[in-house]
Amino acid sequence: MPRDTTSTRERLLDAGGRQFAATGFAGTSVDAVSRDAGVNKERIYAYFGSKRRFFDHVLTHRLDGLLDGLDLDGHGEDALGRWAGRLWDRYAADPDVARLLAWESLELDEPAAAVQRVSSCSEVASHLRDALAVPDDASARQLLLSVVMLVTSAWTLTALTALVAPGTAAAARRTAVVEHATALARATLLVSPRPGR
Amino acid sequence: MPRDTTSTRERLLDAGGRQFAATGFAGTSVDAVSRDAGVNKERIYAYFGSKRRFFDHVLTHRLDGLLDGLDLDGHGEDALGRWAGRLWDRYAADPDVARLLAWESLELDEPAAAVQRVSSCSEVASHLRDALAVPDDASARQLLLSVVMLVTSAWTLTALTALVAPGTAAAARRTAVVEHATALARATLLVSPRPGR
DNA sequence: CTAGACGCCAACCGTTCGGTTGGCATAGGG
DNA sequence: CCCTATGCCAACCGAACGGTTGGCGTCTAG
Repeated sequence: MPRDTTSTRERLLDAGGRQFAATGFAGTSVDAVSRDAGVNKERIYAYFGSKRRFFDHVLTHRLDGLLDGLDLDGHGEDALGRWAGRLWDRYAADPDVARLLAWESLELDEPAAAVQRVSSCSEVASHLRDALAVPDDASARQLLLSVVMLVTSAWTLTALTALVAPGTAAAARRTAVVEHATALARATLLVSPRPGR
Repeated sequence: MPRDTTSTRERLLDAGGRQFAATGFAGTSVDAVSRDAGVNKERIYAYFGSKRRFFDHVLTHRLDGLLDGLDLDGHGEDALGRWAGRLWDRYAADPDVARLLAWESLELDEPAAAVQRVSSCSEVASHLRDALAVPDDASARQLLLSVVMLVTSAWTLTALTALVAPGTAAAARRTAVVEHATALARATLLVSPRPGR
Protein backbone atom coordinates (compact mmCIF):
# COMPACT_ATOMS: atom_id res chain seq x y z
CA MET A 1 0.00 0.00 0.00
CA PRO A 2 1.52 3.29 -1.13
CA ARG A 3 1.92 6.15 1.32
CA ASP A 4 -0.50 9.01 0.68
CA THR A 5 -0.55 11.72 3.34
CA THR A 6 -3.17 13.95 1.68
CA SER A 7 -5.53 11.01 1.47
CA THR A 8 -5.02 10.35 5.18
CA ARG A 9 -5.83 13.97 5.96
CA GLU A 10 -8.88 13.88 3.71
CA ARG A 11 -10.20 10.68 5.27
CA LEU A 12 -9.90 12.23 8.72
CA LEU A 13 -11.71 15.42 7.64
CA ASP A 14 -14.49 13.41 6.00
CA ALA A 15 -14.96 11.16 9.00
CA GLY A 16 -14.86 14.21 11.28
CA GLY A 17 -17.60 15.83 9.23
CA ARG A 18 -19.79 12.76 9.54
CA GLN A 19 -19.23 12.25 13.25
CA PHE A 20 -19.45 15.90 14.33
CA ALA A 21 -22.58 16.42 12.22
CA ALA A 22 -24.21 13.35 13.76
CA THR A 23 -23.39 13.85 17.45
CA GLY A 24 -21.89 17.32 17.84
CA PHE A 25 -18.58 18.41 19.29
CA ALA A 26 -18.97 17.18 22.85
CA GLY A 27 -20.79 14.05 21.71
CA THR A 28 -18.07 12.93 19.33
CA SER A 29 -14.98 11.13 20.57
CA VAL A 30 -11.64 11.40 18.82
CA ASP A 31 -11.46 7.60 18.93
CA ALA A 32 -14.72 7.32 17.01
CA VAL A 33 -13.47 9.67 14.28
CA SER A 34 -10.20 7.80 13.88
CA ARG A 35 -12.06 4.48 13.80
CA ASP A 36 -14.43 5.83 11.14
CA ALA A 37 -11.51 7.09 9.08
CA GLY A 38 -9.49 3.91 9.50
CA VAL A 39 -6.56 6.00 10.72
CA ASN A 40 -4.84 6.12 14.08
CA LYS A 41 -6.11 8.99 16.20
CA GLU A 42 -2.64 10.29 16.88
CA ARG A 43 -2.73 11.59 13.29
CA ILE A 44 -5.49 14.01 14.30
CA TYR A 45 -3.21 15.63 16.86
CA ALA A 46 -0.22 15.58 14.49
CA TYR A 47 -2.24 17.26 11.75
CA PHE A 48 -4.62 19.54 13.62
CA GLY A 49 -3.28 20.02 17.16
CA SER A 50 -6.38 19.45 19.29
CA LYS A 51 -9.94 18.21 19.06
CA ARG A 52 -11.22 21.77 19.05
CA ARG A 53 -8.93 22.92 16.25
CA PHE A 54 -9.77 19.76 14.34
CA PHE A 55 -13.44 20.75 14.47
CA ASP A 56 -12.56 24.16 13.04
CA HIS A 57 -10.65 22.53 10.20
CA VAL A 58 -13.55 20.20 9.47
CA LEU A 59 -16.08 23.03 9.38
CA THR A 60 -13.87 25.29 7.28
CA HIS A 61 -13.23 22.40 4.90
CA ARG A 62 -16.92 21.69 4.44
CA LEU A 63 -17.80 25.37 4.10
CA ASP A 64 -15.14 25.83 1.46
CA GLY A 65 -16.73 23.07 -0.56
CA LEU A 66 -20.17 24.55 0.03
CA LEU A 67 -19.34 28.05 -1.19
CA ASP A 68 -16.78 27.15 -3.86
CA GLY A 69 -17.75 28.68 -7.19
CA LEU A 70 -21.09 29.91 -5.90
CA ASP A 71 -21.26 33.36 -7.46
CA LEU A 72 -24.04 35.86 -7.98
CA ASP A 73 -25.39 35.87 -11.53
CA GLY A 74 -26.49 39.37 -12.44
CA HIS A 75 -27.43 42.25 -10.15
CA GLY A 76 -30.24 43.34 -7.86
CA GLU A 77 -32.26 41.58 -5.21
CA ASP A 78 -33.55 38.92 -7.60
CA ALA A 79 -29.99 37.77 -8.11
CA LEU A 80 -29.69 37.43 -4.36
CA GLY A 81 -32.80 35.26 -4.36
CA ARG A 82 -31.44 32.97 -7.06
CA TRP A 83 -28.15 32.81 -5.25
CA ALA A 84 -29.95 31.74 -2.05
CA GLY A 85 -31.74 29.09 -4.08
CA ARG A 86 -28.52 27.55 -5.34
CA LEU A 87 -27.07 27.74 -1.84
CA TRP A 88 -30.15 25.88 -0.70
CA ASP A 89 -29.54 23.17 -3.28
CA ARG A 90 -26.07 22.62 -1.89
CA TYR A 91 -27.37 22.41 1.64
CA ALA A 92 -29.93 19.84 0.51
CA ALA A 93 -27.23 17.83 -1.25
CA ASP A 94 -25.09 17.69 1.90
CA PRO A 95 -27.19 18.10 5.06
CA ASP A 96 -24.16 17.61 7.29
CA VAL A 97 -22.99 21.18 6.74
CA ALA A 98 -26.19 22.67 8.10
CA ARG A 99 -25.93 20.49 11.17
CA LEU A 100 -22.30 21.41 11.68
CA LEU A 101 -23.19 25.10 11.59
CA ALA A 102 -26.03 24.56 14.03
CA TRP A 103 -23.75 22.69 16.40
CA GLU A 104 -21.15 25.41 16.26
CA SER A 105 -23.61 28.18 16.99
CA LEU A 106 -25.01 26.25 19.94
CA GLU A 107 -22.04 24.77 21.72
CA LEU A 108 -18.95 26.72 20.73
CA ASP A 109 -17.84 30.00 22.28
CA GLU A 110 -17.62 32.27 19.25
CA PRO A 111 -20.68 31.85 17.05
CA ALA A 112 -19.99 31.35 13.36
CA ALA A 113 -16.30 32.06 13.77
CA ALA A 114 -15.51 29.59 11.02
CA VAL A 115 -17.95 31.26 8.66
CA GLN A 116 -15.98 34.48 8.86
CA ARG A 117 -12.81 32.49 8.36
CA VAL A 118 -13.84 30.61 5.24
CA SER A 119 -11.56 31.46 2.33
CA SER A 120 -14.25 31.93 -0.31
CA CYS A 121 -16.10 34.34 1.94
CA SER A 122 -14.51 37.63 1.02
CA GLU A 123 -14.84 36.86 -2.68
CA VAL A 124 -18.57 36.18 -2.42
CA ALA A 125 -18.93 39.16 -0.11
CA SER A 126 -17.49 41.51 -2.70
CA HIS A 127 -20.00 40.21 -5.24
CA LEU A 128 -22.82 40.82 -2.78
CA ARG A 129 -21.49 44.29 -2.08
CA ASP A 130 -21.44 45.18 -5.76
CA ALA A 131 -24.88 43.78 -6.47
CA LEU A 132 -26.57 45.33 -3.47
CA ALA A 133 -24.61 48.57 -3.02
CA VAL A 134 -23.59 47.83 0.54
CA PRO A 135 -20.91 50.37 1.43
CA ASP A 136 -17.94 48.54 2.91
CA ASP A 137 -16.52 45.05 3.04
CA ALA A 138 -17.14 44.51 6.73
CA SER A 139 -20.90 44.94 6.48
CA ALA A 140 -21.02 42.90 3.27
CA ARG A 141 -19.31 40.11 5.13
CA GLN A 142 -21.91 40.39 7.87
CA LEU A 143 -24.66 40.29 5.27
CA LEU A 144 -23.27 37.15 3.72
CA LEU A 145 -22.98 35.57 7.14
CA SER A 146 -26.61 36.36 7.89
CA VAL A 147 -27.89 35.04 4.57
CA VAL A 148 -25.93 31.82 4.96
CA MET A 149 -27.30 31.35 8.44
CA LEU A 150 -30.82 32.26 7.37
CA VAL A 151 -30.77 29.62 4.69
CA THR A 152 -29.42 27.18 7.23
CA SER A 153 -32.29 27.91 9.58
CA ALA A 154 -34.75 27.80 6.72
CA TRP A 155 -33.48 24.35 5.88
CA THR A 156 -34.35 23.21 9.39
CA LEU A 157 -37.75 24.83 9.02
CA THR A 158 -38.60 22.97 5.85
CA ALA A 159 -37.49 19.74 7.40
CA LEU A 160 -40.20 20.54 9.93
CA THR A 161 -42.64 21.38 7.18
CA ALA A 162 -41.99 17.99 5.66
CA LEU A 163 -42.76 16.45 9.04
CA VAL A 164 -46.05 18.31 9.33
CA ALA A 165 -47.07 17.80 5.71
CA PRO A 166 -45.41 14.60 4.48
CA GLY A 167 -46.93 14.84 1.01
CA THR A 168 -45.41 18.20 0.13
CA ALA A 169 -43.08 18.01 -2.84
CA ALA A 170 -39.43 18.89 -2.28
CA ALA A 171 -39.58 21.41 -5.13
CA ALA A 172 -42.39 23.33 -3.43
CA ARG A 173 -40.43 23.44 -0.22
CA ARG A 174 -37.41 24.73 -2.10
CA THR A 175 -39.29 27.68 -3.59
CA ALA A 176 -40.77 28.44 -0.18
CA VAL A 177 -37.26 28.59 1.22
CA VAL A 178 -36.02 30.83 -1.58
CA GLU A 179 -38.81 33.35 -1.05
CA HIS A 180 -38.37 33.12 2.68
CA ALA A 181 -34.61 33.68 2.50
CA THR A 182 -34.98 36.50 0.00
CA ALA A 183 -37.52 38.32 2.12
CA LEU A 184 -35.42 37.97 5.22
CA ALA A 185 -32.27 39.04 3.41
CA ARG A 186 -34.10 42.17 2.20
CA ALA A 187 -35.28 42.85 5.74
CA THR A 188 -31.74 42.38 6.98
CA LEU A 189 -30.53 44.90 4.41
CA LEU A 190 -33.28 47.25 5.52
CA VAL A 191 -32.53 47.24 9.23
CA SER A 192 -28.77 47.18 8.75
CA PRO A 193 -27.25 50.56 9.56
CA ARG A 194 -25.48 51.99 6.53
CA PRO A 195 -22.92 54.68 7.33
CA GLY A 196 -22.70 57.62 4.94
CA ARG A 197 -26.16 57.33 3.57
CA MET B 1 -31.94 22.07 58.48
CA PRO B 2 -35.39 20.70 57.78
CA ARG B 3 -35.85 17.97 55.21
CA ASP B 4 -37.60 19.15 52.04
CA THR B 5 -37.72 16.64 49.22
CA THR B 6 -39.67 18.76 46.74
CA SER B 7 -37.12 21.54 47.11
CA THR B 8 -34.33 19.06 46.38
CA ARG B 9 -36.10 17.92 43.23
CA GLU B 10 -36.71 21.51 42.17
CA ARG B 11 -33.10 22.52 42.72
CA LEU B 12 -31.97 19.61 40.56
CA LEU B 13 -34.41 20.48 37.76
CA ASP B 14 -33.36 24.13 37.85
CA ALA B 15 -29.67 23.32 37.79
CA GLY B 16 -30.28 20.78 35.03
CA GLY B 17 -32.05 23.44 32.96
CA ARG B 18 -29.12 25.82 33.34
CA GLN B 19 -26.45 23.25 32.56
CA PHE B 20 -28.21 21.50 29.68
CA ALA B 21 -29.13 24.85 28.11
CA ALA B 22 -25.54 26.04 28.35
CA THR B 23 -23.65 22.97 27.14
CA GLY B 24 -26.21 20.51 25.77
CA PHE B 25 -26.88 16.90 26.70
CA ALA B 26 -23.54 15.36 25.82
CA GLY B 27 -21.64 18.41 27.04
CA THR B 28 -23.18 18.37 30.50
CA SER B 29 -21.93 16.04 33.21
CA VAL B 30 -24.19 14.73 35.93
CA ASP B 31 -21.54 15.80 38.42
CA ALA B 32 -21.74 19.40 37.21
CA VAL B 33 -25.51 19.45 37.62
CA SER B 34 -25.38 18.04 41.15
CA ARG B 35 -22.62 20.48 42.05
CA ASP B 36 -24.68 23.38 40.69
CA ALA B 37 -27.71 22.21 42.65
CA GLY B 38 -25.75 21.59 45.84
CA VAL B 39 -27.16 18.07 45.96
CA ASN B 40 -25.49 14.69 45.70
CA LYS B 41 -25.73 13.30 42.19
CA GLU B 42 -27.13 10.02 43.38
CA ARG B 43 -30.39 11.92 43.92
CA ILE B 44 -30.67 12.40 40.15
CA TYR B 45 -30.71 8.64 39.64
CA ALA B 46 -33.06 8.08 42.58
CA TYR B 47 -35.52 10.67 41.25
CA PHE B 48 -35.22 10.38 37.48
CA GLY B 49 -33.55 7.05 36.67
CA SER B 50 -30.89 8.06 34.15
CA LYS B 51 -29.20 11.09 32.66
CA ARG B 52 -31.35 10.79 29.55
CA ARG B 53 -34.63 10.57 31.45
CA PHE B 54 -33.49 13.43 33.66
CA PHE B 55 -33.07 15.57 30.55
CA ASP B 56 -36.63 14.72 29.50
CA HIS B 57 -37.91 15.73 32.92
CA VAL B 58 -36.02 19.02 32.77
CA LEU B 59 -37.36 19.87 29.31
CA THR B 60 -40.93 18.88 30.15
CA HIS B 61 -40.72 20.89 33.36
CA ARG B 62 -39.53 24.00 31.53
CA LEU B 63 -42.04 23.58 28.70
CA ASP B 64 -44.89 23.23 31.16
CA GLY B 65 -43.91 26.56 32.66
CA LEU B 66 -43.55 28.08 29.20
CA LEU B 67 -46.99 27.09 27.91
CA ASP B 68 -48.91 27.32 31.18
CA GLY B 69 -51.92 29.61 30.76
CA LEU B 70 -50.91 30.66 27.27
CA ASP B 71 -54.26 30.61 25.48
CA LEU B 72 -55.51 32.04 22.21
CA ASP B 73 -57.49 35.26 22.61
CA GLY B 74 -60.18 35.42 19.97
CA HIS B 75 -60.33 33.60 16.64
CA GLY B 76 -58.74 33.69 13.20
CA GLU B 77 -55.18 33.95 12.02
CA ASP B 78 -54.58 37.28 13.77
CA ALA B 79 -55.18 35.55 17.06
CA LEU B 80 -52.54 33.04 16.09
CA GLY B 81 -50.14 35.90 15.40
CA ARG B 82 -50.77 37.49 18.80
CA TRP B 83 -50.41 34.10 20.41
CA ALA B 84 -47.02 33.64 18.73
CA GLY B 85 -46.05 37.09 19.99
CA ARG B 86 -46.80 36.22 23.60
CA LEU B 87 -45.01 32.90 23.15
CA TRP B 88 -42.05 34.89 21.88
CA ASP B 89 -42.14 37.09 24.98
CA ARG B 90 -41.86 34.03 27.15
CA TYR B 91 -38.97 32.72 25.11
CA ALA B 92 -37.26 36.08 25.48
CA ALA B 93 -37.84 36.08 29.24
CA ASP B 94 -36.23 32.64 29.59
CA PRO B 95 -33.82 31.94 26.72
CA ASP B 96 -32.82 28.60 28.21
CA VAL B 97 -35.99 26.92 26.94
CA ALA B 98 -35.26 27.79 23.33
CA ARG B 99 -31.74 26.45 23.69
CA LEU B 100 -33.01 23.25 25.32
CA LEU B 101 -35.39 22.70 22.40
CA ALA B 102 -32.62 23.34 19.92
CA TRP B 103 -30.34 20.89 21.68
CA GLU B 104 -33.02 18.23 21.74
CA SER B 105 -33.80 18.55 18.06
CA LEU B 106 -30.09 18.31 17.21
CA GLU B 107 -28.69 15.62 19.41
CA LEU B 108 -31.52 13.40 20.61
CA ASP B 109 -33.02 10.53 18.68
CA GLU B 110 -36.69 11.47 18.52
CA PRO B 111 -37.08 15.13 17.54
CA ALA B 112 -39.37 17.15 19.77
CA ALA B 113 -40.51 14.09 21.70
CA ALA B 114 -40.88 16.19 24.82
CA VAL B 115 -42.97 18.77 22.99
CA GLN B 116 -45.55 16.12 22.19
CA ARG B 117 -45.39 14.96 25.77
CA VAL B 118 -45.91 18.29 27.50
CA SER B 119 -49.08 18.24 29.57
CA SER B 120 -50.41 21.64 28.46
CA CYS B 121 -50.06 20.63 24.83
CA SER B 122 -53.42 19.05 24.14
CA GLU B 123 -55.21 21.94 25.82
CA VAL B 124 -53.51 24.56 23.65
CA ALA B 125 -53.94 22.34 20.61
CA SER B 126 -57.69 22.24 21.07
CA HIS B 127 -57.78 26.03 21.18
CA LEU B 128 -55.77 26.20 17.98
CA ARG B 129 -58.06 23.66 16.37
CA ASP B 130 -61.15 25.69 17.23
CA ALA B 131 -59.71 28.98 16.09
CA LEU B 132 -58.30 27.71 12.83
CA ALA B 133 -60.81 25.00 11.87
CA VAL B 134 -58.24 22.25 11.73
CA PRO B 135 -60.18 18.98 11.55
CA ASP B 136 -58.79 16.59 14.16
CA ASP B 137 -56.63 16.63 17.24
CA ALA B 138 -53.68 14.84 15.68
CA SER B 139 -53.10 17.48 13.02
CA ALA B 140 -53.76 20.28 15.51
CA ARG B 141 -51.04 18.82 17.70
CA GLN B 142 -48.72 18.78 14.72
CA LEU B 143 -49.61 22.38 13.99
CA LEU B 144 -48.82 23.42 17.54
CA LEU B 145 -45.55 21.56 17.37
CA SER B 146 -44.60 23.34 14.18
CA VAL B 147 -45.52 26.76 15.52
CA VAL B 148 -43.55 26.20 18.70
CA MET B 149 -40.57 25.08 16.71
CA LEU B 150 -40.93 27.94 14.26
CA VAL B 151 -40.79 30.44 17.07
CA THR B 152 -37.80 28.58 18.46
CA SER B 153 -36.00 29.00 15.17
CA ALA B 154 -37.15 32.59 15.07
CA TRP B 155 -35.19 33.07 18.25
CA THR B 156 -32.06 32.01 16.42
CA LEU B 157 -32.97 34.34 13.58
CA THR B 158 -33.31 37.39 15.79
CA ALA B 159 -30.11 36.59 17.59
CA LEU B 160 -28.57 36.80 14.12
CA THR B 161 -30.42 40.01 13.33
CA ALA B 162 -29.07 41.52 16.51
CA LEU B 163 -25.61 40.46 15.46
CA VAL B 164 -25.93 42.04 12.03
CA ALA B 165 -27.63 45.20 13.26
CA PRO B 166 -26.51 45.79 16.85
CA GLY B 167 -28.40 49.07 17.19
CA THR B 168 -31.83 47.64 16.43
CA ALA B 169 -34.25 47.96 19.32
CA ALA B 170 -35.51 44.77 20.94
CA ALA B 171 -39.11 45.84 20.26
CA ALA B 172 -38.48 46.08 16.52
CA ARG B 173 -36.95 42.64 16.55
CA ARG B 174 -39.99 41.31 18.38
CA THR B 175 -42.46 42.55 15.78
CA ALA B 176 -40.24 41.15 13.03
CA VAL B 177 -40.39 37.78 14.74
CA VAL B 178 -44.15 37.94 15.19
CA GLU B 179 -44.75 38.69 11.51
CA HIS B 180 -42.21 36.07 10.56
CA ALA B 181 -43.79 33.40 12.73
CA THR B 182 -47.30 34.33 11.63
CA ALA B 183 -46.45 34.13 7.96
CA LEU B 184 -44.74 30.79 8.40
CA ALA B 185 -47.60 29.42 10.48
CA ARG B 186 -50.03 30.46 7.74
CA ALA B 187 -47.85 28.78 5.15
CA THR B 188 -47.76 25.65 7.29
CA LEU B 189 -51.56 25.71 7.48
CA LEU B 190 -51.69 26.17 3.75
CA VAL B 191 -49.53 23.22 2.80
CA SER B 192 -50.95 20.98 5.51
CA PRO B 193 -53.33 18.42 4.00
CA ARG B 194 -56.84 18.78 5.39
CA PRO B 195 -59.02 15.71 4.97
CA GLY B 196 -62.67 16.30 4.25
CA ARG B 197 -62.33 19.76 2.80
C1' DC C 1 24.32 2.84 0.06
C1' DT C 2 23.15 4.96 4.07
C1' DA C 3 21.52 8.31 7.58
C1' DG C 4 17.92 10.79 9.12
C1' DA C 5 13.37 12.64 8.58
C1' DC C 6 8.74 11.44 8.54
C1' DG C 7 4.09 8.81 8.26
C1' DC C 8 2.03 5.83 11.01
C1' DC C 9 0.41 2.80 14.80
C1' DA C 10 -0.07 0.16 19.33
C1' DA C 11 -0.01 1.01 23.86
C1' DC C 12 -0.31 3.86 27.47
C1' DC C 13 -1.29 8.18 30.66
C1' DG C 14 -4.13 10.72 34.10
C1' DT C 15 -8.77 12.37 34.32
C1' DT C 16 -13.58 12.38 34.02
C1' DC C 17 -17.58 10.04 32.61
C1' DG C 18 -22.42 7.76 33.86
C1' DG C 19 -23.91 5.00 37.30
C1' DT C 20 -23.81 2.14 42.00
C1' DT C 21 -23.19 0.95 46.81
C1' DG C 22 -23.21 1.00 52.03
C1' DG C 23 -24.22 3.44 55.63
C1' DC C 24 -25.75 7.51 58.43
C1' DA C 25 -29.48 10.49 59.90
C1' DT C 26 -34.10 11.61 60.31
C1' DA C 27 -39.18 11.47 59.95
C1' DG C 28 -43.44 9.30 61.24
C1' DG C 29 -46.54 5.33 62.51
C1' DG C 30 -47.11 1.69 66.08
C1' DC D 1 -40.05 5.01 72.63
C1' DC D 2 -38.57 1.99 69.18
C1' DC D 3 -38.69 0.35 64.35
C1' DT D 4 -38.81 0.79 59.78
C1' DA D 5 -38.87 3.40 55.58
C1' DT D 6 -36.61 6.89 53.31
C1' DG D 7 -33.78 11.28 52.10
C1' DC D 8 -29.26 11.91 51.60
C1' DC D 9 -24.15 11.62 50.98
C1' DA D 10 -19.14 10.04 50.56
C1' DA D 11 -16.78 6.81 48.28
C1' DC D 12 -16.32 3.83 44.79
C1' DC D 13 -16.63 1.20 40.00
C1' DG D 14 -15.42 0.03 35.17
C1' DA D 15 -15.40 2.35 30.95
C1' DA D 16 -14.36 5.96 27.98
C1' DC D 17 -12.47 10.38 27.49
C1' DG D 18 -8.63 13.75 25.27
C1' DG D 19 -4.03 13.56 24.67
C1' DT D 20 1.09 11.49 24.62
C1' DT D 21 4.93 8.42 23.83
C1' DG D 22 8.28 5.05 21.76
C1' DG D 23 9.27 2.61 18.15
C1' DC D 24 8.67 0.43 13.52
C1' DG D 25 8.74 0.86 8.60
C1' DT D 26 9.46 3.58 4.54
C1' DC D 27 10.67 7.31 1.76
C1' DT D 28 14.46 10.56 0.16
C1' DA D 29 18.63 13.69 0.17
C1' DG D 30 23.50 13.33 0.02
